[in-house]
Amino acid sequence: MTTSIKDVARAAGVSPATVSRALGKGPVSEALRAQVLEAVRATGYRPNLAARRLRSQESGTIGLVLADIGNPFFTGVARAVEAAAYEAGLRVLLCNTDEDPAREAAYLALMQEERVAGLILAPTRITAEGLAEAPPAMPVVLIDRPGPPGLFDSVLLDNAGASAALVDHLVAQGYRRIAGLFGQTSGTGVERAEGYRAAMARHGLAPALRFVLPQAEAAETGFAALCQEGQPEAMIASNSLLLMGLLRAARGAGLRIPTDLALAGFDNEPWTGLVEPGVTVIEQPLEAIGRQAMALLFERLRTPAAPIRKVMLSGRAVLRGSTASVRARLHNSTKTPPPSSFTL
Amino acid sequence: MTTSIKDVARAAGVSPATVSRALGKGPVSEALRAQVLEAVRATGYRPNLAARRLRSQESGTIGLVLADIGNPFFTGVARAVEAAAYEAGLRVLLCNTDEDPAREAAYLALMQEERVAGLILAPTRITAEGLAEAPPAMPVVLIDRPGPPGLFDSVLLDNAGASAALVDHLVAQGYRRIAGLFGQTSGTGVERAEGYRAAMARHGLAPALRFVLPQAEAAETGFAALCQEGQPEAMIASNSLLLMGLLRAARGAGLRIPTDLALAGFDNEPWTGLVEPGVTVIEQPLEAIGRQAMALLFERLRTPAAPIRKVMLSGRAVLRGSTASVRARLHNSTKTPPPSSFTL
DNA sequence: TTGAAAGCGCTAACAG
DNA sequence: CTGTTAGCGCTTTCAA
Repeated sequence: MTTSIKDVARAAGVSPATVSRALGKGPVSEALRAQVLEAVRATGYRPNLAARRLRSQESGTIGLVLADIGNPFFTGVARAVEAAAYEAGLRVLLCNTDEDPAREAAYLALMQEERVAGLILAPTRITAEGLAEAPPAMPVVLIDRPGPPGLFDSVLLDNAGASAALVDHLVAQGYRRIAGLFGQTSGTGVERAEGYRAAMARHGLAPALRFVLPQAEAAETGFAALCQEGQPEAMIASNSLLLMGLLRAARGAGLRIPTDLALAGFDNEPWTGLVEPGVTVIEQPLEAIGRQAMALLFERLRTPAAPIRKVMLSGRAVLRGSTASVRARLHNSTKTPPPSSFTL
Repeated sequence: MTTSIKDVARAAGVSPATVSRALGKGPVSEALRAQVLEAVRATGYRPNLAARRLRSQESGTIGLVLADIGNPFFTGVARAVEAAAYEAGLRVLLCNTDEDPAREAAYLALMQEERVAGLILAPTRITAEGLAEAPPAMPVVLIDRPGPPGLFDSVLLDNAGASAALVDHLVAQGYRRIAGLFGQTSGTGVERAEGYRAAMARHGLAPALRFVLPQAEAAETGFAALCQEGQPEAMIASNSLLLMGLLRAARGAGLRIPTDLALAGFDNEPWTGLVEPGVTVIEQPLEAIGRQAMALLFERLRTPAAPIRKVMLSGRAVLRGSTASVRARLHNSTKTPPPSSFTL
């Protein structure tokens, strides 16, 4: 049997209510507070959160439902969310769906049962669609991935713009046959594909793209498929897992980067700068995404009827050797260009 | 106001107790169960977990307290733990301490307040020491990092053996001046350092080692320090963040791997195979560590008085170009040797 | 098999 | 400022 507030009250010679007040913010005389604190120490008392939540009808918790805890993008965002929540005196319930809509549904149900105050969610496409018909009971902020338009607050990257920036950069470097590989489980993959399509069209170039599962293995299959449809000079991947898969596949095929194939993608993970000749990527502002999501959630909790807000953040292009210019390729320069970056 | 079990009972024309039984495993007639399920659907009822836990005195939850959610080692273990917990019908409360003993203490307190059934913990050295005097109220399984001997179930890598294997391999490849960089916040760093020391002594070689914070930046400082004390031919890092820092620093210093400096470390992360010429590492069995930890926890919950168990798992050495033999270096071979591996 | 009643541990409302 | 009382939503006796 664990010690309860009654035990502490008895030990301190006060009522349970006084113990509660001494531990919380109620008005208590300094003398009694000291007695209570001493009794807490003596008994080793730890309040029972289940009881507290049941009585106060507040969970003091927000939910964070992510698609892939192995993806540094999401762990980075999770860090920021947790820091912001901590500063606000809230706990974070973190769940990992592994891109599985069934698990996603189970976790959304769990969040209701936990009575979390609000939810930050990176939904798969399937869940995102269902969100319109069966919205969760609590405020929701979508991150990274779009949902049904106008229904939920959201924090998104300017995905179309970012894809277009990559295409523009590749074209400026002299590439023409640019293929794209995009994740099929997320709305983000779709948006990035659209940006790619639009940019290719703007340059009068023919798009060549494929949607695959967002895994390195799937990327290797996609690589083969893209190669068959007309010898691309460059490839774009819509996330870092796919990017890694493309790099591996290119290596496996004996292609040299960027001499035989240029490469660009999303997320400035450490390895993209470590691998020779460095991989050009769009860096996403992880910290800002997490903070902004929390800010939107707080404001929604404060004023539930406020209009829906969609915040679009810009990425930063980090240019590296994997997209060195065609001229540099022709001169057979093996030197890595100095990395540079610009904000979209 | 959210709908409660009473609302469902009223809608179904039964008592709250019957609703509870219909949703749980109590004996209910099929007719009533159907009525209840229909009423649940109609009302959109979601049980309140706080109330359920308070009444049943079971949280149905285990705690997982990790040192660094950005470290793929921990996310890998977390995946396995979560999968095993899910199969057992338990939830996982995941917390990230960022190697901060203060946060660690706060989370341990939280776990008590949540009344989790048990705890899986990767403690910092400071917390590990304190564990002996103030043990948590629930069963604890330590992972990755040792605690006070004989007090807690634990799942550890054979750290000393793994370090020794790296030293042996380097010596066999012809290296003599082998330096080591170890994380200072974890007992694991200490054990790996001891294994390194012992192996160096066995080979009659002088050790040169430093303890630093387990961060890539700290590794770059440590690199400089190690270089000053006598031009190492090879370096070992006790985790992947340090390993990455060493690689960066070596590159920054214009050193070529392994021609000017051989490199080896822990954790077979994707980038270690992607970076030229490939980095030799000890791969840890993430899945097995997580599963084994859950198994120990379950058995402890079943038989609390059973003797303490310490499970040591072996790593797998993945040999890559970063530790190519001295002979190969002298012949100036730039070919990457075919990667190979062996179990310790 | 079902319902009524009690109570898990806590805090909020109300007296004093 | 402090104590008494009630009740959050649920499950679990105990009767029927």
